[in-house]
Amino acid sequence: MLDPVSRVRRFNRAVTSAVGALDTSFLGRGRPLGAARVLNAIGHGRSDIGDVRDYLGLDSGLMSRLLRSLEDEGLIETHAHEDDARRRVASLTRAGKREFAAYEALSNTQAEGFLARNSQREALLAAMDLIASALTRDRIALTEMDPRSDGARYCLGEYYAELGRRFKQGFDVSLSRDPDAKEMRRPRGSFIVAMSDMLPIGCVGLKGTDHGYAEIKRLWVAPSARGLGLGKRLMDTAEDAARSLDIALLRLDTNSALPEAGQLYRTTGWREIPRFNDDPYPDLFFEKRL
Amino acid sequence: MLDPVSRVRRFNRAVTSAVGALDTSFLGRGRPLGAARVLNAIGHGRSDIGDVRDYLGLDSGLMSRLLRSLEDEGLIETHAHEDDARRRVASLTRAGKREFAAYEALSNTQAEGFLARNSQREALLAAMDLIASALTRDRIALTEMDPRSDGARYCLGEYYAELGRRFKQGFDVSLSRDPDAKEMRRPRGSFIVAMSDMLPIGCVGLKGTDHGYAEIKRLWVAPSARGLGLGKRLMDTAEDAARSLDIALLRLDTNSALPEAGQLYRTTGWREIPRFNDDPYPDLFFEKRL
DNA sequence: AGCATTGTCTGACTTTAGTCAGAGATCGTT
DNA sequence: AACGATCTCTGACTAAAGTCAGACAATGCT
Repeated sequence: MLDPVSRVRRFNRAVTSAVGALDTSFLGRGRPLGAARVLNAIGHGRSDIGDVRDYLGLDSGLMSRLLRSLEDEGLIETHAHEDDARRRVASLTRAGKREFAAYEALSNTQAEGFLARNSQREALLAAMDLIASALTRDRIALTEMDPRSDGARYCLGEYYAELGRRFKQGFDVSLSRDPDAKEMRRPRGSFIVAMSDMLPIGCVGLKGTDHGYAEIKRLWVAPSARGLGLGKRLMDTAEDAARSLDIALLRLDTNSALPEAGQLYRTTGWREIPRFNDDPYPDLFFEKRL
Repeated sequence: MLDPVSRVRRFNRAVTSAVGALDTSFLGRGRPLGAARVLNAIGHGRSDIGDVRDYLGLDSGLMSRLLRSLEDEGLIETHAHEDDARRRVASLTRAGKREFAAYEALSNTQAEGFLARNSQREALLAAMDLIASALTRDRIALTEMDPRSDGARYCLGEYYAELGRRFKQGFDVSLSRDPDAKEMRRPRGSFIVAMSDMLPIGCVGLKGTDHGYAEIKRLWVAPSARGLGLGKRLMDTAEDAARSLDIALLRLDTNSALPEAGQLYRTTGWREIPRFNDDPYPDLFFEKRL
């Protein structure tokens, strides 16, 4: 009754019925679930229908019929893909957008209701993030992004907030040499964000310099995503980016107040070197030749 | 992207696909999902078929056919209910038990796999308990039970263990005047257990005395179920039980090391009174007239 | 004893979901 | 230009799920 497996299974039962309830509320809009799912996938930006098919795991015949039924309802339109006329892309009509918004409202209301019914809001959200990250760990996508994009800015904000908590003396971004976003964009450098189902959960920056090396900066993994090996994946991806930019030498600085980071560097081919900058926060310096 | 509602929805998406994966693995046993669900419900002890029907939300016609198909497979047998021959009860045959065990093994393997894949085992389990309790909060059933039943004994065990942790000097049941189970059974008193999907998550005892009042004892709520107002529901139910037993005056003792409890009593019509027993543990005493 | 109610079952459907083969158009490659 | 590969679509299915009316037996209540 109390062993770990039973607890996981109790959780499964609880969420199964919650998920079922949302499906039922979707059914309330008078359309079979299959068609509703396709409409929502398109609404969420999956316009390429092959993409939708893969995402929902549908047979091509079934998919085609669902598209037809949505078209007959006047909710979507399909066009040939501009680069490849075999492929089709779908888009919502005005009525389709209204209908999609109605589904969104249902989902939002359900989520808000859940939050409103429960008092331990923050604890619940943290628990949900943790579980969602664990469940989607093998679907985490690392993508290069502009450091000024929403996803990147969110990660950086969380990163700075965490530094502030971890360092005894606090952390003030302006004191640190905040690398210009330009230096973390191709062709100078790169910025990589880990997205778990549209939520950014980690990042790393590769910052170009004029000193014959590039720097790894801003490695961060969301608390809810730790223990999944994401730090290593981010670093590997950053190194790949460096290689693709013909960068042969990497350096980074870190602080001994972040022991997990130091541990990661030491076990992945970095070697400690003497201080190479005068930034006040770091007290550990590493280098790696690619 | 980061607002609470989006986080809840991300969680929903993550668990939806996980739940779908379990369904698919169930399908692997060559039986439609509907029939598999009925078999599992019976295996889990829902023998009364009306009960199964309500639990799974099935139409009675559909239910009947699913039972027939399981009977044809030789997995279940049905009999008339012994008190009411209109109702039917189902039980697993030997082959049915084997098949049920196979489904159990699938579920267990899936749960174990999830735990094994992730390092933050305890954090995940705590998160799952929290979410499961929050999701099932309006399906928490408060039922009167014998204080010697499994569910009641489990709650009492957890209750004593928690007292031991909370009290500086520890807690030894034998030192406390442990009320005889008889005094917490009708017609003397009552014992109420809160069950969330077969897991006992709270209890309260109403103990009859010969002094013109009854006592509230052993109020306990599982850590994962706190913040749901369950303490109040348990107390309300105990008061209802008292009224149904024509008890007009209630007393209880508690300890100031349990501030949530004192807070609950004060805000629900209880008033503090002088010590009325010589039990060594309590240092706060309350009374309520019904 | 009579009558409404309850619980289950059967028959006769409809709707959804999913499968499979093949047609027709388009694309990339040679 | 020819060929095989790719993508979507249609037709022709099957299987699963769900709905509804009514039959039938047992029960509770007057």
